[in-house]
Amino acid sequence: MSLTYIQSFVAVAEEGHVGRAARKLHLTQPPLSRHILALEDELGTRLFERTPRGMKLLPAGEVLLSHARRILAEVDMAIERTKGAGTGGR
Amino acid sequence: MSLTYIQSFVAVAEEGHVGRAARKLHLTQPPLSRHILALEDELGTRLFERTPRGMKLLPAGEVLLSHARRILAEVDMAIERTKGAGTGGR
DNA sequence: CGGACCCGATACCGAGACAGCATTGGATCG
DNA sequence: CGATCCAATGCTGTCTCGGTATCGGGTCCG
Repeated sequence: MSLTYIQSFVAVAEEGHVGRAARKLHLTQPPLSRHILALEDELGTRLFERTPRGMKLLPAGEVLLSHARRILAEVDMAIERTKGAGTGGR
Repeated sequence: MSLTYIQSFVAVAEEGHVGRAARKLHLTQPPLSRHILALEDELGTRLFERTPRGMKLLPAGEVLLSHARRILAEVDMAIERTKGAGTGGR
């Protein structure tokens, strides 16, 4: 599990499309596809349904999505607050 | 920023000692030391004070520690809940 | 029907990241 | 002043990871 994979997952979930999500993340399609597969492998569950039009979230994916957003928000906040405590807090 | 570095940071903060934290994480001292330096570099702030007896948290480190624990807990919960939604939810 | 097209998945390769070993440098203590 | 304990650094081998090229399947249109 890595923050990079979580970001990838959120992007694909939001776009419903690996290719578009890849462009958004300044990445190409293959590594992004592998991120999703790695997550699914690690969690032992399918997160998306593969359709001819793209990727559609499965229930397990919906569960992960809400957690993933919270995790990324927490990380951003941690960075900001710690930076603040270091420079401005002096 | 990576989850691995966050885990390293928490371990060092709790042990107050890079060497002991390394053993706890099944790692050696040098990479762990580099994790802390990388975090400090990325955040632009010192997180620990280096003393002859080990590492002592600075205020910015205290701030990060509380966030770090929450992040790791969130990740664990995300994994557990998603696994549950995939297998038990069927 | 059949070819063009769009999608994600896979094979392969090269660059970069990362852990471990060995060593350094600094500070304390006997 | 030598021994000891700490984190930091130089170096090397390995392994991860992203990019290019390609595949395989499904759909749509002529």
